[in-house]
Amino acid sequence: MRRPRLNILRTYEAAGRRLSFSLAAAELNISQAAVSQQIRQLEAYLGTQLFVRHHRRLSLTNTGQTYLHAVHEALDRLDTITDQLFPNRPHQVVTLRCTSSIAALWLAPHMGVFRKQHPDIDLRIRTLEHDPGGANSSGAELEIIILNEEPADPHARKLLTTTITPVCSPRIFAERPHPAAPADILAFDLIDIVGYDDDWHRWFRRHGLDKVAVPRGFSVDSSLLAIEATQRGDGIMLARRPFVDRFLQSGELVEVFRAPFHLHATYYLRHRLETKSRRLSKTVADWLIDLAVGEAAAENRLSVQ
Amino acid sequence: MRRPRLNILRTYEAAGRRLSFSLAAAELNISQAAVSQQIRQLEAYLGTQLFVRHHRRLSLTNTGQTYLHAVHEALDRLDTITDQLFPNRPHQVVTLRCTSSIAALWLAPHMGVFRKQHPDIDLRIRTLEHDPGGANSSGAELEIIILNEEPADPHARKLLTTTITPVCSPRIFAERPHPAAPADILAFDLIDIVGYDDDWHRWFRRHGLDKVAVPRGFSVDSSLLAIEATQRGDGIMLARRPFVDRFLQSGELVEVFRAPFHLHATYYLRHRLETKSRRLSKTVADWLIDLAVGEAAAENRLSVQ
DNA sequence: ATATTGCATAAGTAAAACTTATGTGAGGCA
DNA sequence: TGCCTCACATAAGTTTTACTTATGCAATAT
Repeated sequence: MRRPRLNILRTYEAAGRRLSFSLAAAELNISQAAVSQQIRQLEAYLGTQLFVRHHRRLSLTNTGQTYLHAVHEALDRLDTITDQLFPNRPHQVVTLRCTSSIAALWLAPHMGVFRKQHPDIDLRIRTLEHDPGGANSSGAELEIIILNEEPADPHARKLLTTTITPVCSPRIFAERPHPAAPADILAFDLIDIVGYDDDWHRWFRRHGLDKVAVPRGFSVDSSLLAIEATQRGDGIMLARRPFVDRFLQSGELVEVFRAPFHLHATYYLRHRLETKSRRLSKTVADWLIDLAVGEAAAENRLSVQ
Repeated sequence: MRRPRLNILRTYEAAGRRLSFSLAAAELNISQAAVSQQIRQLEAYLGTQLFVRHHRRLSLTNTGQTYLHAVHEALDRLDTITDQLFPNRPHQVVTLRCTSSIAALWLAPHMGVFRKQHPDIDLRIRTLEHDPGGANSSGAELEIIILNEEPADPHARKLLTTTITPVCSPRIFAERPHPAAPADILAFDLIDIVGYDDDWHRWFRRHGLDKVAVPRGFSVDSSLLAIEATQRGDGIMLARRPFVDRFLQSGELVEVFRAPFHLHATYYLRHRLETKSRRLSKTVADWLIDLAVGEAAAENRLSVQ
């Protein structure tokens, strides 16, 4: 005897529990249309309406109610036992390649949340420095790349836009005057991050200074070291917001200029095409996008207030 | 949290219960390879061996044993409740087109068995007379066609070979001598079945009689009517074994000649290509083939003894 | 009246499931 | 011992299912 396809029951359970196809879809990480279709299939298979479609609201029919309860019970039992018997089954691995500054400054503070929301996904972060093409990206299915222009890859999704701005320790101005114009900061030590050398050139060009030679202070090979040095008062670095926001908020660092003396760089998230299954990495990608969007919104609210 | 794909658990349950991938595959109407792959997936997902592969035999690991029990329970409960709540859900329909003689003489006696084995499949038999091409075959996914040569359609599977042989009521020879040679039956009334007119011509040609005009007795438009008339002693008909075997066994009809005075016609079963899903119709097709093969084997055993 | 929200539907794409063909190793049998 | 067979494993290719994107539609809130 044929039985309902079991996977459909999982969708039914979620839809019935939430009384919303959209919410169920969100919970299951699939589209609303997929839920709609599966429910339709199940109803056709059983020959009975399970949901009553109202104006803008769902409810269960009596039969639907009864069946939902049974299905919920059975799946719950199944899941419970599976978890009990196989408590530490191998996690699904998703590898994300990004620069160490994103990893340390932006991602790291949120990883706890991610692990809580997706305990079954083992998100591995691998840093890639200065290799946007990904020639040596060893098997990562996701990649955050920095671009000034529109991405060539149509599948790349915009993650966030950073503002590149000179920052320094406030103590630096205790004995020296605050620069009034871009050219004035040439009087200070400029901290250069290897691999981002171009940022300084771009920043000066943006402000009409073409022939500046950088580094003028000293150079380090990671954003973290640069921040550390800057906090010590060793000079001015070009930092990226929102990555350094918490230092600005705590007052450990200050922006030397306010807008419009800014450059921007946009970070894109893209799937590496060779990857075979995208379902898992899509979960991660969606989460990252949500995170970025949420932060940008928070930022906006702050600046509006 | 991701869960095992539920459909795989159904395979696991069957494999565990039968302790054989091959038997489970047969039960589920899928291939052994499919079962093997699914079990492999499940074991990889859970990170644990569920089965011990012996020489030529399976057994469950302790974990497998425990899990099997739980899965069995849960699925059983689910199925029970589904059946209770939706006792008469719409059946899956498979339509088979064949001549009315096959339907009435060969298929009909077995339909009870089929219904018992596949209570969820609603097998609809639609007769097609003299339309092997299927020009007007309205949406049937399976078709039994009669061919003298190899089928053009490579997907056609040989179902059974019929022996075309003259039969009559034994009473007919009470007052008249039994024909000794093919030509002798021209002295009798020959019953012609519209649509199978050619059978007589072929039969006579096969025995060196080219110019015989048939019908020489009378003609009816279905095998059933012909058999009825023949039983009454109205004449000699060309019948097809094994379709008329039961009349021969009961003595109601007898063969006029024994081999080698026989013609053969082969029946093929084929899928109509337009059909979209073949899973269901394949179940029916396999059942029909099994039936035919089984009958042929039984026939052989009889004739050998 | 217009925008918005939530489900339905269609068409196209991605992934999973399945099949066929073939491999492999152990056990039975001559 | 060597050969054959049985039952599972594996690979590659195909079919079926699942899902997504895009769009529609009706009802409600603004």
